[in-house]
Amino acid sequence: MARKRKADHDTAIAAALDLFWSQGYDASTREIEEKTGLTRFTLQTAYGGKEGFFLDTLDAYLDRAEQLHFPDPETCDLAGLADWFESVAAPDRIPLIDQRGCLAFNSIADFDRGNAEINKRVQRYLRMFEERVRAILDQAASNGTLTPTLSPNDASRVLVDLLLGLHVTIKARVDDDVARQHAKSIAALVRSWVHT
Amino acid sequence: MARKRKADHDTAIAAALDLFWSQGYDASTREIEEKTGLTRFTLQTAYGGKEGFFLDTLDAYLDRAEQLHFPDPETCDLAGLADWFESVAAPDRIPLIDQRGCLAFNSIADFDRGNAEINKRVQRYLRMFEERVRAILDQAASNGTLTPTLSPNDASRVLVDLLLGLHVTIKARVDDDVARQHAKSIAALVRSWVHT
DNA sequence: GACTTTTCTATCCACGTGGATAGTAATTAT
DNA sequence: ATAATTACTATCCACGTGGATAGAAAAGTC
Repeated sequence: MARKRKADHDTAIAAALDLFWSQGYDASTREIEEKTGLTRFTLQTAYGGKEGFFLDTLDAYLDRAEQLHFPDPETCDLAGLADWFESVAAPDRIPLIDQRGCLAFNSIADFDRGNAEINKRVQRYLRMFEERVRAILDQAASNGTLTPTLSPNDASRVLVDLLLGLHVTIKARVDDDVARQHAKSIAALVRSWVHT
Repeated sequence: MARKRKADHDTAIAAALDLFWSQGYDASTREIEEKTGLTRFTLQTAYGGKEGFFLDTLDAYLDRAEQLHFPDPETCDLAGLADWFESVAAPDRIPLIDQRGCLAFNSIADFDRGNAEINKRVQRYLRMFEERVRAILDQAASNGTLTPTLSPNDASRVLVDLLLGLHVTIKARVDDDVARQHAKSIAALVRSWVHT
């Protein structure tokens, strides 16, 4: 038919992920051009503008979080969940998270709730995480390894808020240690739920 | 000496509080003129521009939070703290919080950590809250009313993250009930710490 | 090689932004 | 009253933004 795009979709999205991740939605279209190799023209014609392109990027991020980052109920029990929270602020991961936070979380801040497309993705993020956590808690409850002082319902909501809160702490941090301490305390909380 | 300002400092700050609260730092200088009665000229000469004015407004917000909103260790025990968390999302308060969140929290999102003046105020907010919570927990620990499964250190960090996380949940909400449920679950957690 | 289709390059645009400035009006000290 | 001081009005400005558009260039089809 016609000429091929200089940069293909996948590498463009990968580069954009990097860019939006560090700068949020405020990254300018000029900078998107530089970093992704796309042109503002292509941005317009192929993705329907900056916002459409951002949505695609956010989708890619969520896919990745689902596959790689979130705790997996298949392999993860209550103690594993505690470790997972600690790993969020682990020395090898914190430099990255430290600077950029979580793209989905940042999007909650960048957009108000008037944007339906963003909303869908924010909800997907929250739902995904809560489901994972709840599955782990339900297993622990039926195992008898969950202390009976707190219902899986309450516990899973608390853990969602704790993940979000940890992200805020990371974003608000001045001292690098703070986030790690908070993650440790969250882990300690989860471990206190392990019924012996 | 000279002419008086049409709008005085206090009412201007009060109006600005309202504006920044609902729109964040993105509120335009034009809108600040409308809502506060100040002129862009006065904004410049008397406050050093938009940012200086915003900082003054944020200070006023923090003062208010400290005096009126935060839980008071003098009158508040562990059970009271649980109630306080629930009250954050209470029916009479949630419509407000729902729409506007917390100005200090929003500022964490609006600015990066490169801004020292904002940082100072964000830190003040976090420190104020953590100190209040820690005082309550320390009292409970020495009372013997705090369950020994979690240290006051860990518990206070967890509660800071929970407050922040609750704010995110409120901001990200689609359904109005969600925030209330989360607040209730947090309250349930705190109550589970009450040693009987 | 001619035609078609799509992307690329290079501008151009309207808009909103925070801020600057010059001239005018109001208020107070003398 | 007059002078001094401050705030107000009304523009003006430079800048960055996302987006639009016209023409050139490249890659297919025939």
